[in-house]
Amino acid sequence: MSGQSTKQNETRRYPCEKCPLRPLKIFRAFEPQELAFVSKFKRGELSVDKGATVLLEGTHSAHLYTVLTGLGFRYKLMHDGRRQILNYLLPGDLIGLQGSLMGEMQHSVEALSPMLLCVFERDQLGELYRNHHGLAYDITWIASREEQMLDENLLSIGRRTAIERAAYLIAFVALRAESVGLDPEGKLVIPITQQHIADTLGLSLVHTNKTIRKLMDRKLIMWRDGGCVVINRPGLMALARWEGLKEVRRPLV
Amino acid sequence: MSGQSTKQNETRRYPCEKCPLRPLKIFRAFEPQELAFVSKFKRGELSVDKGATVLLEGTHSAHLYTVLTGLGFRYKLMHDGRRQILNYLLPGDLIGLQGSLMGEMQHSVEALSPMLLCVFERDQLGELYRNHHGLAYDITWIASREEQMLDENLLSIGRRTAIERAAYLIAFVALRAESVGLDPEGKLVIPITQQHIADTLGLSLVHTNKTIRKLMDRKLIMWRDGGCVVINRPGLMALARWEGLKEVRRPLV
DNA sequence: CGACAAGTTGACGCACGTCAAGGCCGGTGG
DNA sequence: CCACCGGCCTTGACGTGCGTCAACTTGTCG
Repeated sequence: MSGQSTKQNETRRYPCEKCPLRPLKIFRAFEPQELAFVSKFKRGELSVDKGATVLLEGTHSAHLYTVLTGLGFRYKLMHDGRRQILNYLLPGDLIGLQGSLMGEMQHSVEALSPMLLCVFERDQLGELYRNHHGLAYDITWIASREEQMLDENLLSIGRRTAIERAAYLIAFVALRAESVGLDPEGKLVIPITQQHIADTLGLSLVHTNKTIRKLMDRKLIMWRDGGCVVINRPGLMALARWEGLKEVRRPLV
Repeated sequence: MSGQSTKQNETRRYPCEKCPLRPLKIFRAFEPQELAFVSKFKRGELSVDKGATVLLEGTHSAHLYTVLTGLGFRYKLMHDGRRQILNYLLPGDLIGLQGSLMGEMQHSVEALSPMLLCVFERDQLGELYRNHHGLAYDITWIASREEQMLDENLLSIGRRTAIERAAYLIAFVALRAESVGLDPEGKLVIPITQQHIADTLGLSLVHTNKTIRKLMDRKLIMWRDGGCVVINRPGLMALARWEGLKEVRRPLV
């Protein structure tokens, strides 16, 4: 499934006790016995290269993952090759829950940058629900948050103009990145091509390019090092008529 | 929140023991103690008129609901009035989980037909997670299924042409209706206006009308009694290049 | 009978798609 | 060292799918 471009690390760079994400104030703290269980639940770490396929539509996966570092995206393909990017994956996000619950994956996942993933065993989800209702609640919470983001994306593709969509998308990813501590100095390069943006917005590549150019002309963003740099996020949000995410403290598994 | 157009029924038309949905083979059976808990969890029934607002974006609701009968939809509005319909609600669907978990509703819900809803208290969700892990798992499962449907809808709006989108949408709703035993004789009238379809597909009303007309000319659907009747569902699915839902036995709460 | 909601249709314009060509840059190999 | 290549971005010309405007029809309800 992951092919030759992924590799399993035997050693753990980050044992759960030293999780680099949990200290962030946006994540809720763990009870000691939750930490103990998650630490047992975790089977290792998976490191994938930029461009690698993490999960493939139509397959079954024995694992689910939490993003530790790096960015990725979920997408679906039609038989004739049309691609729709559904959402982006950032540190703290859960990957593959749908597949774990319902069997076959209904979407694929690809890495936008090198990623480091926590690996969990889907077979142990049952025990999690049996013995750790707090974590079970958290997982539902995370699923619900994903649903909320999809609602926003649907509104955007359905009802915004091209330039509004582009502004929304970039602000959306940038805001999420900030909230998990990426971009501490406002210099984050979102490692994304214009083809990704086009496939997210439901636009053609050419029209996306001309739209992005308008955003650059307005000095809202820059394109650099093969990625996107946000210059004026409030400006993007105003252009998109987007209020931003209701970012409350959230769970992390 | 529901205004003058909804009313609470004191009597229960359907005690959980006589739930009209559970016998359907598509829903999994309950353990006796689960039935007992859900029966206690249920606070009553809410009957809403066609066109009534069940939940409103921006508000907090003390309840969540399961649809017993009737159809509805979830939607979001932009400040300037643009509306995007996110998904449709059919018998067996859960309403308001997002709001229950995360506080404020991020979307609204409206009835397309008279609906009868089971009312649950959000405060009791905690107890459900603490003492009934099977039901907790079910709720996550249901949330995950909603996510999967949103993925499909996103693909559709982003990457299908107008006529493909319309065909997909109608086949999608019809298929879901069949799976919960509506339309036993293939004569179901989906109680929807062309404005609803337009707001789901991200198209204008006029263009939606012309697109629907093409579907009628091809004898795939009919328009009757202020709603849509499917004549040839496989034909719709072929036109949309849509494979259909993976309909496995699923939970019902 | 008027009023209103919903569907229908034609004319016209624009936002976006498609086609085609070219530029920039880093990587690879002679 | 340069030659070549492939990935990505850019730009112009042109066509079309869909939006907008406006008018009319039909059915329903009081």
